[in-house]
Amino acid sequence: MTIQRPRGTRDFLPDEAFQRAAVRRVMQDLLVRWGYQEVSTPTFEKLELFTIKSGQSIIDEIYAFEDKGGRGLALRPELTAPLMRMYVNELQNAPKPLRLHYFGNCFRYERPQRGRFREFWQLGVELIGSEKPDPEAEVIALAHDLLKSVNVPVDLHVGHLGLIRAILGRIPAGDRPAIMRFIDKKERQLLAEKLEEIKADHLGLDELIDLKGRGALDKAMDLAEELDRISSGGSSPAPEDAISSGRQESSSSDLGGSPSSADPENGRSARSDTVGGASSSIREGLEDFGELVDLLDCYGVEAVVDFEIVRGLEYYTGTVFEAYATGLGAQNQVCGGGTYHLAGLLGGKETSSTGFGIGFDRIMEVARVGVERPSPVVLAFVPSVRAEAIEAAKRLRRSFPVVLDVMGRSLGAQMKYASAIGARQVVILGPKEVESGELTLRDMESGAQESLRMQAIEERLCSK
RNA sequence: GCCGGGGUAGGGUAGGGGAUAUCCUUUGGGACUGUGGAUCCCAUGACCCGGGUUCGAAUCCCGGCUCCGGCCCCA
Repeated sequence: MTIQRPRGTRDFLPDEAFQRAAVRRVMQDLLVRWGYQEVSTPTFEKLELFTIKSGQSIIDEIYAFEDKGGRGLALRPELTAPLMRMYVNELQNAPKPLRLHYFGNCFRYERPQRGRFREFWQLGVELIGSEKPDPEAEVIALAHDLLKSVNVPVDLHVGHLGLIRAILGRIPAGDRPAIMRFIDKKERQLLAEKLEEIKADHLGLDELIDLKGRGALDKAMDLAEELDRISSGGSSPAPEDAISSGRQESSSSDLGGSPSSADPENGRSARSDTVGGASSSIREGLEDFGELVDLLDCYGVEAVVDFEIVRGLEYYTGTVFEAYATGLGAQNQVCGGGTYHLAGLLGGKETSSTGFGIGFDRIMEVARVGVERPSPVVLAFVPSVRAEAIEAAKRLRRSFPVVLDVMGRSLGAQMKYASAIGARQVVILGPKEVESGELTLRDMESGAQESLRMQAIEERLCSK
C-alpha cells in the first residue's frame, strides 16, 4: 500500500494551488495598499506561548511535541500569539502604530469536516499600539474590503465586551461557565431559567445579548446605567477582574475547588480605589463603541451591532467582530477579531492591539478572482536541432513560460503533448527555421502558422 | 470524543463465497522522426489495513485506518 497523507491535511494540485495563490495575491496586494507589511514567524514555537492563557482543553488540540533536547514545542494553532511574541521580542520600540499582516499555516488536532482541517491557513492583520475607535474602524473596514476584494459575501457583526464582562463580574464565578455556554449555544430558555435560579435575572444579561442592529447601542447604555443603580455604591469590579475571572472559568470545568482568585470578592478589595470609576469606564467603552459604529459608516461598511458576540479568546477586551459567509454550511465563520491586550501577558509593555484572522480555506470555498492558470508555450523541435532549441527556449523564457521536450519525442508527439497540456501557442524549430532565422509560430486553436523572427514572437506573445 | 454514510488501478466504475476481477478514462510505447485533437494495437496499473469464519474471502463478521456530512469543541 502507498503512503497516505496524514489525516486532515490536503494536497493542492496545480489548478487549486494556482487559485489559492491568486486569491492570496489579491488580498495581500490590498493589505499592502493599506500599509500593512507582511511578516512571518516560525511554524513551531515554545508550547508555553499557547498555553499561557489557556486550559487543558485547548492544550489537547495543540500539536505539541518534545524535540531531541527535551524542549516543549508546539505547531502553531493560530498566529496572533506568535505575532505578539515577535512584537515583544523585537518590535516594541518601532514607531506606533504598527501595521502588520501575515499569511501562514496553522495546526489543530481536531476532527476534520467541511471547512475544518488539521493543517489550515490563516491570513490576518494586527494593528499594534492603540485601541481607539479609529484603529478599530480601520481594521474592521480592512477586513470587510479584503473579503469583498475576492467576492466573498459576508454578514459583518460587531460587538463590545465591556458591558457583558461587567455583568458577569456580578455573577458567582461558579455559575459563569454554564451561562457563557448558554449564550454561546443560543439556549435562551435555559439561560433565562439559570439567571432566575441564581437571582441574576435583574442584571440585564438576557436583554443585552438580544440587542442587535439599530438602537442597540442606546439600549446598552440604558442597561449600563441601570446596572450602576442596582449595585449601589462601589461593588462593581474593575474590568480587569472580569477579564481574568473569565479566563479561568472557560479553561477549567471543575470550578468548585478552583483558586479563589476567580472570586470577584478578592478583586474588589484589591481594587477598592478604582471602583468608583468602573461603571463609568463601561459607559466610556460604550461611547467609544458608538463612535466606532459611526466611523464604519464613513468607511461605507455595513455592520450589524450585536452584543451576542463573545468570541472564545479570553484576551479580547473591548470591541469584537465576526464575519459569516453566506452559503458555507456549518463552518461559516470566515473572519473574527477584536481589540486585545496580549503584549503584557507575554512579558512586554502593556500595549493594546486590534486584529483579525481570516480562515483562508473557508473563503477559498466561495472566493472568486476570475483568473485562469496560464499554460506555457511549447517549443517543439526536430531532434537534429536540439542545441538551437535549447538556446531559443533560453531566450524566449525571458518573456513568457516555455517548455521543451525532454522525452526524445517526434515532432508529432510533441504537438500531441502541447495539445494535451492545453498550450495555446507552439513555436516550431527545425533545420528550415535555423537556416532562415525565422521560427514558426502556430496557434493551436485556429491552426494558423506564420514565420517570425525571435523578437517578433516575443512581442506577439507578451502582449497577450 | 459522539452519530450517520462511504472506501475496487492516477480519476470514474461493474461485479460479487470459487477460474486470469469488468468497462471508460488517464499514463507510457507503437502504427506515425517536419505538424496536435481522431482511430487502432501493445503495455503499466486496483479489491484500504489487520484479524476471524470457510476447503476457499474482494465478497460474510469484528476491529482499525481514512474520506464525506452532522455534533462537541473552536485560542
